Formats: sequence, structure tokens, C-alpha cells
Amino acid sequence: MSNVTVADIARHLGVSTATVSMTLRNKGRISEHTRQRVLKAIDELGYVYNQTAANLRNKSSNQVGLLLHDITNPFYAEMTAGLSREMEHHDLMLFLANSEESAARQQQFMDSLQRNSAAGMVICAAQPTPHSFFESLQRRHMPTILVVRPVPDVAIDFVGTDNFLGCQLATEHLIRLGHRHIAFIGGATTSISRSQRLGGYMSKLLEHGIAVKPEWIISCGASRVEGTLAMTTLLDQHPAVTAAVCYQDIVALGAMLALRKQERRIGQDFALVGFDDIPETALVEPALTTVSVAAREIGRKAGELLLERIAGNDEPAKSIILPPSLVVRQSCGSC
Amino acid sequence: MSNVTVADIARHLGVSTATVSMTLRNKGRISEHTRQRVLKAIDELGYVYNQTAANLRNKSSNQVGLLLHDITNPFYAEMTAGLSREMEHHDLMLFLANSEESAARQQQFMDSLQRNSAAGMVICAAQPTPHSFFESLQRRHMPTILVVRPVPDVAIDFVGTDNFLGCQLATEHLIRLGHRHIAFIGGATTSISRSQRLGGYMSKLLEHGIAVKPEWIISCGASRVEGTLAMTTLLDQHPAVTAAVCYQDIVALGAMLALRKQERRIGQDFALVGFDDIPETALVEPALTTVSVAAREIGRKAGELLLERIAGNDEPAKSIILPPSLVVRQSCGSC
DNA sequence: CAAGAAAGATAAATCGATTAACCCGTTAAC
DNA sequence: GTTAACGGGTTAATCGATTTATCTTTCTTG
Repeated sequence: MSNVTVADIARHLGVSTATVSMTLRNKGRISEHTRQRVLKAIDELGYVYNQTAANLRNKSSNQVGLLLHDITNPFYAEMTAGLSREMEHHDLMLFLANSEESAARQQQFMDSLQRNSAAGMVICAAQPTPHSFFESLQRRHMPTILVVRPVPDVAIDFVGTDNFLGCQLATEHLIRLGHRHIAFIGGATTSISRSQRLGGYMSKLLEHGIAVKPEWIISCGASRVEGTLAMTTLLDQHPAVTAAVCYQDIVALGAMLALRKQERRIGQDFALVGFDDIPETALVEPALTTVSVAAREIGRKAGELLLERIAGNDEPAKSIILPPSLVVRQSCGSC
Repeated sequence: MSNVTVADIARHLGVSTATVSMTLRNKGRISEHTRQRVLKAIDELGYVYNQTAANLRNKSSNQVGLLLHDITNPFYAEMTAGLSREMEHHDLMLFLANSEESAARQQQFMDSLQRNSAAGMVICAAQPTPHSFFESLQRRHMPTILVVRPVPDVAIDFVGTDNFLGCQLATEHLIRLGHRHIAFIGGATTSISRSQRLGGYMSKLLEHGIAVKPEWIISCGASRVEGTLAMTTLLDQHPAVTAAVCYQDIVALGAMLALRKQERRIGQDFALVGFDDIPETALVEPALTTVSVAAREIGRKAGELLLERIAGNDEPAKSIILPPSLVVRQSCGSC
């Protein structure tokens, strides 16, 4: 119970607490002899540094928060691993919270972070997040990095991927393979990422003189089931479609089920491209061609940027957009 | 920068800090009139409670740690979500660390938790963890819950699943379907969970008078690739085998690839059972029959138990073993 | 009406580490 | 021989919230 404190060490050696503290932090002037005695005593008495006390005194903190909307999504789990690693390298503790798309839980976590005087945070906001939330973020003096899901009209650092380019790659790939009837499936209509990806898709169609058919653009939630439903609807109503760009791998995986049920051979009768490159895309039959966005790298970069901000870098907010790349597998029959 | 403190509130109202603090904590005797004035001032001045200061004074903490060896494993991501939720309900902050099976990183996190005086922790230890680590855990006065991976000869609370029973269910299922040549694939030979699962497998064979063939028991790491390799080896050397119990879903998914390459139809020529029930098992073709261990529930229970311990419950260490259940899908051809 | 009880509020110590401002010998410099 | 510089330490205030002991008032009650 009764923990050893600097005062205990000091008393034990007959020196002042200042001497002990300065030894600990390598500050001020301490003779080598005293230094050794202090270190020895620390070891012998089993002293454990109390960050809480130090943080209070210094008005500092070694803790940052990570707010996600779904940690069970492999993409975010991967990103979390990247961030976690980066934080560890710098001796920062990482608070985790899973909003599960609830704005209320998100707000609650934010408040907790404030109360615990976190040094900063990384956040991928829940889908129905009021704009006021971001405004209040800016007002608070806590360094914040947005990830993956961009937010418009807000001067906060962002790390994500180039959605537009990613979908251009996917679409271009399908067009090169000869497809002209290409659908776009997935994403919430309110999502910015979706409009960016959709933009990439449409721009490529346009570039190749292919008309954009709004009825071939279907929105749906981020789950396999919804992907299946969306694809079923599409096949029913527009059998002419021969390929689809999916907003997410998860949706693509669901769509595969629908295709199979309708006896459309994926890679032969129908070409499918996903987005995210989550591990299972490599495993399904046929393996899914997808746009890779380096989740771990997003986490790492976000951590790096956050550290800079915590260190005091106050340049204007910037966006770090990591380049996506197309991972060609079998779902388009190209190989 | 300069944050509002209880002293500021007190000064602003011409009362003492004690009054403000007591209002905040609903302690002592404060008149309704004063209470209202304090609350109003708190709101007006934008006061933010400083947990750090309170924790220091109270020698308490509202922070707990979660140490995993692989957050990107869907099973653990799911468990994390369960724990995170439970912690949130009780206003505890969750520190996350990902050891990636490194004992060094694990130790480092432990030390950080101590320095930050965490109230407790949940840990799924890295595979090569020295026994001394657990002994030191016991010496520290920090409530600790082990999850998923059991550790022998250590009096620390544990929450996990019944590995033995789980594999009995899987094996029984295969035997019922008429299989007699059943292999066991996966797991590290040093793993306790594995020996438990293996025990379930062997006990069922024995019960049905089927000889245990050591050469049909193959160990491998927790990845798809290793699963593929293991199954390939097995098929090459022992073509008589018609079914396999896999140590993990991930390994089973890898094994499916090998089966497909060898033109063995899963569910017809070969039956496969996994363990964990991660989301993708429902999606692959054919869907994988597997043992479900309710990852989220393990996280929730671990959180519940941890809270009890933090609250002071000092009963002897106990183990909470959640019952697994068999989720029958198509990979054994039973339906 | 006096004495005791209860209500409402406060002063000051406390948690543990940090650090600015000092202090006191020694030694170097002019 | 006086001053300045410096090495090695110490004192005490500080961070912000909490709480115990204490002090007034005000209210009961015999």
C-alpha cells in the first residue's frame, strides 16, 4: 500500500527531495557519488516513479486518446496497431475508446480525455457526428488528428488515403479489362469518403467516354449482409452490369455471396474490386482484387503527426494523404 | 492554457474550495442555494475537472490497462470491444498495448502501468513470457485478470473458454458424421490452450475407440499461411485423413486453401472444424463449422471481474470458464 | 431561557514530484 | 587580497482536488 516516494529515498539517504528528483531527471548539478547512492537506494527500496504527481506538477501528460467507431473492423484494428507502436516508442500511453458510431459515446470519451488532461488524440469520428463537435475540438487546446474519415470545413490535421485516386485505379483496371457496364456499390450517402471514391469512379468512366448511370450506383452500410442485399438488387434490376467497384472490402465480400447465389462466376462472368485490402481478401475464393490503403501506415503517420503537435509545432493544419495502390488478385479474371 | 480550477470557482463566488469540491462530489452539507450557485459558476467559467489532481490526492486511479499480443486478430479485437464497453460504463479509461508477442514490450507496458498507477489490468500474455513475470504480477498490488491464455501455477484470476470441451464438441461432431481418420492441426507446442484442446480431441477419439495417431497431430503458428503449409504436409504424408480439427479459425482458413489446391472438396471429401468463430468463418465458401467462444463476452466478464477486484473483493483467485458452443456450417457437409 | 444539537461553511494539511531561488564553501582570476 | 564563478545542495512553493477538524449560526427542547 504505502508506496515509496522521493521523500522516502531522500530521508533514507539524508539528502533533500530535490537531490533525488534531479538525479531522476538528470537535471541540475549532482555529484557522481551522490547520483550513485540515489540510484542504489531507488533500487533497494523498490521505488516506483509516480507519473500522476509529476504530470500534475508539470501540467503535462503522457497520455493520448484513440477514438474509433469500430475496433472490430480489421482495417481499424490494423491502424490501431500502427498507432500503438508509434506511441510506445515515445513512452506515451494510449487510451482506447470504441464509439460504435454513437455520437453520445464519442462525446463522453472526449470529455473523459479532457478530465484526464490527455496530451492529444487521434479520432475517426462516428458517422452521425454534429459539426459542433469538431468546432468544440478546435476550441479546446488539445492536439487532434482526424484519420480515415475526412471532415469538411474544419481546420484539423488529417491523415487518410486518397479515396479519389484509389477508385480511379479500381475503375481504370476494370475498363482496361474491357468492362463498360460498371456499377458502384456501398458506402453511406452522407459519407465524404464515399463521395470522393464515387468521384474517382465517375471521372474514369467519363475519361473513357462511358456514361454514368445513376441507377448503377447503390449505397449501403458497412457489412457483408448489406453488401449481399445491394448486389442482389443490382443483379435483379440491371442484369447488364458485368463489373462493380465496391466501396469497401466488406461490402465486396458480401456481394460475392450474392453473385454466387445467382450463379455468376466471379472473375469470369463478373468482375469485382474492393477497397481497404483487409487480410481476408487474399483468402476468399477467388481472391479479391482491391485497393490497398496501408492501414498500419495511417496509424503510424497519425502518431507521428500527433507527436509533432504535442511538441508544439503550430503550423496550419495539414492533410497527409497516403497513396493507395491496386492489389490485383483473381476477382476480375485478369490473371 | 490557464485552466479554471476549483480555487477559481471558489474565489469567484467568495466561498472556500472545500465548498466547491463538496458540491462536486455530493459530500458533506451544502445548502441547496450554494449548490446551485456553484454549479452555475462551474458552467459559466467552463470548469474542467482535473482527474489527475484528484487521483493524486486520493491515491486512486480511474485507469486500467489492456495488454494483448495481437489486436489485429479479429478474436481479440472483438474481446477488446467487449472490455472497452464495460469499462466505459464505469467511467474507467482503458490503456491499450499490443505486445506482438514480445516479452520485452510486455514488460515495458507493465512498468508504464505501474508508473501511471493504473487501478488494474487485463492481460493476454505474449507466448514466450518468463514465469517470473507472473510472479512479479502477484507481488505488485495491482488487480490483474488473465484472459484467454491460461497460465499454470499462478494464483491470478482468469477468464477464458473451455478449450477441452470445445474441442470435444468439434471432434464429436466429426465422429458422428462417420469420420475415423481425424487430424489435429495448429497451435504452438508450448501453448497451454493447445494442450487443452488437444486433450479434448484425444479424449473423444479414445471414447469412441479410435486410436490417436501422433503423426496426424501437427503444430503450427497462428496464420493462414502456416495453416496452408500444415495441411499440405498432412495431405501429402497421410492421404487417408478425411477430417481435421483446427486449433484456430485462422489456421482452418489457411488449410482450406491447401485442400482446394489438392482438389479435395471441403464438406464432401474432407471435413474441417475451426475454433474461435471469427466473423469471416461465416463468409467463406463453404462456411466454416467452428467452435464459438464468445469473444465479446470474455472481454465483458474480464471487465466485470476486474471491477470487483478494484472495488476490494479479495476472495482467492478464480477462473471463469465460459462454455463454448459448436456453430455448425457447411465445412463438414452435415447440412 | 439556557444548553445541546444540527446545519452550513471554512482553514489548512495532504497526495508526490518539480524547480526557482538561495546558500555556502572552493577555486580561479585580476 | 578581493571578487567572481562554480560545484553541490537545500528550502519551500507549487500543481489542483480532497477532507478532517473546527468554527459560527441557527434551531430545538426541556
